[in-house]
Amino acid sequence: MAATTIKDVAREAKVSVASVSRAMNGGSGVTAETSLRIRQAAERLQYIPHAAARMLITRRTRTVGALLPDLYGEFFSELIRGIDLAARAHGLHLLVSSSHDGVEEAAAAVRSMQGRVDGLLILSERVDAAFLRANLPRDLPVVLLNSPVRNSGHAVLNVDNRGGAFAMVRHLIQAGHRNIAFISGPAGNFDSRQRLKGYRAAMARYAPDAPLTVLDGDFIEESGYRAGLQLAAMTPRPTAVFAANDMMAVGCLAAFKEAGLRVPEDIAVAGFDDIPIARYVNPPLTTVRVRIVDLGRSALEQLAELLQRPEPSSASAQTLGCEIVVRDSCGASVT
Amino acid sequence: MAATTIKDVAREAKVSVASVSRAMNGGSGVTAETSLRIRQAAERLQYIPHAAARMLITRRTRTVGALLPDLYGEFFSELIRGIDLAARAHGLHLLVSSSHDGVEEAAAAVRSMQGRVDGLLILSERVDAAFLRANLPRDLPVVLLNSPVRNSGHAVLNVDNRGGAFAMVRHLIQAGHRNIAFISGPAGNFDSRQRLKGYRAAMARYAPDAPLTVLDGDFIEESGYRAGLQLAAMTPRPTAVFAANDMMAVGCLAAFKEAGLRVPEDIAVAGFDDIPIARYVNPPLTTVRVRIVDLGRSALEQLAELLQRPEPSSASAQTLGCEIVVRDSCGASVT
DNA sequence: AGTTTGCATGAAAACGTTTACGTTGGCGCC
DNA sequence: GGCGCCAACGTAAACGTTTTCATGCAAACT
Repeated sequence: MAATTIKDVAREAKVSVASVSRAMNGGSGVTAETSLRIRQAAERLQYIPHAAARMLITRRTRTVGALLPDLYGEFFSELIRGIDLAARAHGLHLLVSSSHDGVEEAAAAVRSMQGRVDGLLILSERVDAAFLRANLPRDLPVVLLNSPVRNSGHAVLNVDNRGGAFAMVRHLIQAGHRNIAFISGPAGNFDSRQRLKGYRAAMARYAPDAPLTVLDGDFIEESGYRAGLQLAAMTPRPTAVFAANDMMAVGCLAAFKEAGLRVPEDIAVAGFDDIPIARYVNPPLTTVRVRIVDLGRSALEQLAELLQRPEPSSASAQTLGCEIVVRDSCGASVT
Repeated sequence: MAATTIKDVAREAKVSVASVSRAMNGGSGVTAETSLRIRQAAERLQYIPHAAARMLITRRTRTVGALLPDLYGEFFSELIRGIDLAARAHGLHLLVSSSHDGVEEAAAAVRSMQGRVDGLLILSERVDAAFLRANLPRDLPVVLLNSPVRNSGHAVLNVDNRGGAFAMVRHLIQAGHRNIAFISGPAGNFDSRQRLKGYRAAMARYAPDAPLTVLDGDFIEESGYRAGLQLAAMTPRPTAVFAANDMMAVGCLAAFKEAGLRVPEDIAVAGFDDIPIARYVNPPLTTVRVRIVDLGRSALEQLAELLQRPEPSSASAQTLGCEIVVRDSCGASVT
């Protein structure tokens, strides 16, 4: 049972394939009545245009690719949701490639997407300017998410990690804390570095004499848990800890619980991301909210824009704001 | 700058396009030396075969589609990870379509994927046998995840929800509980119903005289929270509560905390799914572990199998086992 | 040595669509 | 009434590949 093609429809409607094509797209160049007849014939035969044939001649796939790192938890799903939502609204398909460890694997991923997508959404620590130059055709629209890359000719969309972290630390200091520890994310990670910068900047600005304590983490709960155990054993113990993401903050809470520390009385805890579960942990987590769905959505919107306009040459760089969400874990009630 | 085509490579290597094609795929039918020469020429010109042209003639896209519901949190990301991992291993691309509310939207999604994919992975409550008949070509390989559909000619891969729930309730009963409440998922959800059945069956079997308490939930934390408040106010209060998923169990914990109930001393709590965060909530959550990554992986493996063999006509139905993970929230230490 | 076999290679058709171009016919204008 | 023009429609080329078939050539067999 061969699928019905445009020829079948043409025969059924007693017109040429050209007219069928015209009637199916836009419909200009055909009478309203023939157009109707054609569409009815198409309906009757359950005609679905062959995507590949269309791509071949049109040189457009109506598909965008998303290159994502090995992301865990809520962040990933929220991001995809945002992207997918916007993609659907634009009639675009979404080709996903996630969890590639090495830079070589990422390169293979973008190469294999070559020609299957009209544009690319890239969120990956490993991707830098050199990578882009080496692996991407100059004319492929690309939007970079949370990337340090600048002036590469590609659009960039960042979260205001630095600003969010800065605001959170300022909040903690204003709440009376001085000895504030920071649990960092992976060393190579851009978000992580920006959040660390925000922490440093706010400390320097509002509590210049206070000690800086930075513990290594990697965005996974486990590492937050380990950092928490370390913190619990310190003397003097910091009165507050700011984790570079919520996952680690949650791990940290577990460690404190185990160590017999009360939160926020003995030590305040703050996170970053406001993953949905943040308000259900015990105590509810003070954190910096990032509208992840919006991040995905705007990224795709921007890409869709690029697909339409032939690239305004000056690559835009947008930043998405964050807001502080105060809950019990940093002793809001005490303030 | 027109992309380099197979013709360019042919000219560069001084052979015909046919030989280039042969050299690039398999390489049978060409001398080792000419094959090498061709591949070098291709390398030199940075030749990447035009995917659409290949699809057109081959009638295969090397792409599979994943139709997913509006999934939240860890489950979604883990599932995608598993699917993506396996897809990469098989050299398949992954076209994702998630978060469609209505059945009509889902239908539109599968229709629009028509011809862009070789097979489909479907996880959606709204999809039943009628839907499949109406919207899918008879010969498109499909694997259904967690679907009640049977004998539709499609492969089905389910989680042993009933068995997992049964085992958990048995465990609670063996730990001395009798009055065990259950927080259900969405009424129409297949997993939810199966888990409820497991609860009922275990209660009937091991504690036939105990009261059955079923509270309505919808898999979201919020609903677990509400159910928790209800439970806290009951007299007599159940001594254990089994939530149909971890999210709701977490919401429940928050409610108990707020109501001043101690877990597990005053009331034991168990969940389902073992989302990564389950072990970091307070107290760590006893739950039923579902290897979600494996679920995604096996689903894709099965689909890939279908793509190879021309469908053995008898649609297989597999079930993926669960295991109980005992943590503090159900008073394991007491036992 | 002649015939057959087999293998490397090339020529060309085919996949299903869009679109540039040509053809037709009707209509208005002089 | 003839001319030109425009809209509707058809014809055919083009997109880049794979694959069938034909061709040539060398080795192997009789």
